[in-house]
Amino acid sequence: MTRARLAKAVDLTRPAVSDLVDRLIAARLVVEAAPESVDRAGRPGVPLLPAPGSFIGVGVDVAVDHIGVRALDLAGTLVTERIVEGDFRSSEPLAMLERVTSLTELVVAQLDSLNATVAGVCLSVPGLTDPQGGIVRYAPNLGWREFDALAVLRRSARLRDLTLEVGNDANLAARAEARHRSRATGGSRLDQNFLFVSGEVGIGGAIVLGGDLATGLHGWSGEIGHSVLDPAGPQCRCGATGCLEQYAGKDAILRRAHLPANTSVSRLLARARAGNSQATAALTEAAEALGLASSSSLNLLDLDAVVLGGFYAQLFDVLGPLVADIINQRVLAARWVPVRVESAVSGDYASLSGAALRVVDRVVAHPAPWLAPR
Amino acid sequence: MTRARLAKAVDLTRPAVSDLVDRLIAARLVVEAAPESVDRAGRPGVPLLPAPGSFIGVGVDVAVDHIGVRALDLAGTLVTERIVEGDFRSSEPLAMLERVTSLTELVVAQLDSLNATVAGVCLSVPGLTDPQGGIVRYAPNLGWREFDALAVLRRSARLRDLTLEVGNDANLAARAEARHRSRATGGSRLDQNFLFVSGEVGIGGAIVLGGDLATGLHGWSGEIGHSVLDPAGPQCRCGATGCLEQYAGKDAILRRAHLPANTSVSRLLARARAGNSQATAALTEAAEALGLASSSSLNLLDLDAVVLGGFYAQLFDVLGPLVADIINQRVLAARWVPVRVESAVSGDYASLSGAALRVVDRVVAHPAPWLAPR
DNA sequence: CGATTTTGTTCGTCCCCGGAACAAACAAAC
DNA sequence: GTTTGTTTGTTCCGGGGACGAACAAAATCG
Repeated sequence: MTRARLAKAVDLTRPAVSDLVDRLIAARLVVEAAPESVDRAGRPGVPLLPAPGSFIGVGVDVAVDHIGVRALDLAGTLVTERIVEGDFRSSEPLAMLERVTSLTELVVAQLDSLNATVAGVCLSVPGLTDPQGGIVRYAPNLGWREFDALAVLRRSARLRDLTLEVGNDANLAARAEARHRSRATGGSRLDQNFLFVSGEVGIGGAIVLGGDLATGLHGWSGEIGHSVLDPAGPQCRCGATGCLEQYAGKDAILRRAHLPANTSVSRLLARARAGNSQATAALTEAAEALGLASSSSLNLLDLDAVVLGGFYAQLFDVLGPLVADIINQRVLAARWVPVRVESAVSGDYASLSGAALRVVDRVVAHPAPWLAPR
Repeated sequence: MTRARLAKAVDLTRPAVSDLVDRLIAARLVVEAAPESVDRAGRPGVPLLPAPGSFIGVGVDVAVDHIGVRALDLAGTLVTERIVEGDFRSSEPLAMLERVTSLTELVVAQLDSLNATVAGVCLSVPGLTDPQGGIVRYAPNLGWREFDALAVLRRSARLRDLTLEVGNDANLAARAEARHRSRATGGSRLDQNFLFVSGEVGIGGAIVLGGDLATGLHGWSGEIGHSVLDPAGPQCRCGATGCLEQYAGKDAILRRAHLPANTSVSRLLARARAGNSQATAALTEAAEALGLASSSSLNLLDLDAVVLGGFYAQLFDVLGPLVADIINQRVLAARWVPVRVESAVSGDYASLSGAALRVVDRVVAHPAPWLAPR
């Protein structure tokens, strides 16, 4: 992207963007790259890039099977990360957060030594969070309730003065997914529109509209895992009955496949591929449940794509076509605009990347605090 | 609202708003009202009001049981209307639209004679529409498919040059509802957030977020009527099975109450109040279905209110509490922020008002075309 | 090498808003 | 009735940001 092309894209004059770009360069948010050779007449433009390694978003992930810290720069490239695998079901929130806090301190110290500016820290939690206050309302798989997570981070002198934030893991993963997709297709962030459904221990979800997350009124949107499929169905941890999670959650699938609760997804997939009837039945039922819940959701939201993330991405070859069939039969608008069902492309620990990107995106959206005061 | 209060509300200085208000007054969009007596020290401000009778939004409604035209000014007050009741199920689209076109011409002629500026015309249709092109994709209850509705309006020399638009009836009714609610509570339009569910022949829906309609990618959002409740349930007109509409649509309720299909809602209500077991059972089942579908929707959307419109408003005393119970049991976030279930307050022919308000709202949101060029 | 094309910058101008000061219109106090 | 304090709306000046025109720079094409 050059100044001239930027001017056309945002509908400003070249002098106007030149002025703005100069300020961004002065603030070290943007750098000029080496001129690219074009075989077109006219003076070649100077490519502009988000400055590598200058401003850093730090994502922190607290999940059932790992904790981790990841640092991404404005370009979204990895600077450092620390990930510790483990089993954190029903963990003690305080101990777990203290551990992740020290990991974060290490990363931030390293970034300081690299002369990078940490723009903020975002904590990803698998549950309902209160983004302003930093409180985790309810994280069923961790067994947390009404816990002030950011207060723990704020005990660290190194982290206290940074901008801290909490967010839902599925929402953050969807953010990473949206970025990866606009990169992959070369298209604009603005035409990313999809329902993100992520298979974890529970089922997370998020709504991406125009490249942005539709967070709802309190930031709790996307809880597709508790769509009702059958009010007479099995009891869910949420208190209700027959939720999608009870048909397509990891525990539910393994139970229906008559496999132990700690079986890996790849083993489940291998069983199904080998023709094990219980495994295939479990996956088929999960796909049907996913298809039904997604159909209702899409009728409500009017989106034209569903992205399956988490462990659904591993199972995509099996689940995807079944889900797509059901959706395109049941979604009213699919006759005019077919619904695409696709696998997530955002790699491992998507919510961790998403948390870091949350910070980066805020800098990009509101660079004013980082600019010279004029 | 005075200039000074406006300045505080939008965070500008008084001189800035004074300048803008002057332009709006010059364009006849705003008028100064008589000074109100206040028992507070200081110079009293000059109340500013949307100019009455100057700019008019014209709403046109094409429904199963009536056609109509309604003209509202910037303040939302009625200027004129023409409504014709009738049975238009499986109507001939061309004939029906020609009839409504001549009604519209009458209204527009009258507005011209009143020296009012018609800011545009919006046509409300019970179905999926293509707002840009003016095409009605699918209106099941009217029996329309792929019909270019605006083309018919454009045949009229009087209407041709106006800004014409088509919209979904439930979405437009939700717009009217949002306006009525912010008026009723005296609050800002911006804190209107609710899921609107309207009982008609089918079931319409819409999502209001921050006072604005969340239209989705193509303007087809809100189709809660085709949420799945039971994939093994009865066949729906939409092609799928077990949709909400088959449990809580008007036809479905009457069928389950063992009443003829043309029975009025008030008669159904009377039966239920009189203790007729079939009628109460039908309404109970409808309420449960509504509650389940709404629960899934709210889990997905993170809203804290459901507004029941259409004939559900008449049945609210019966349906409301049942729906509220189910929702507050099943919606995850309801433990922190209880979900309110309320009856619509926007009176008869809400979609007709909504269509007119759609035009008015566009003028308010983008007044530039109506201002003097400087 | 000159003509053409595209890019980025410089300069003058205009629009919009902020800040300060001022006049106007009220209530309350004396 | 007059004074004082308060709030409103206006006038005037200044500055930031964007536009338009012109110009310099760096490439390709003939």
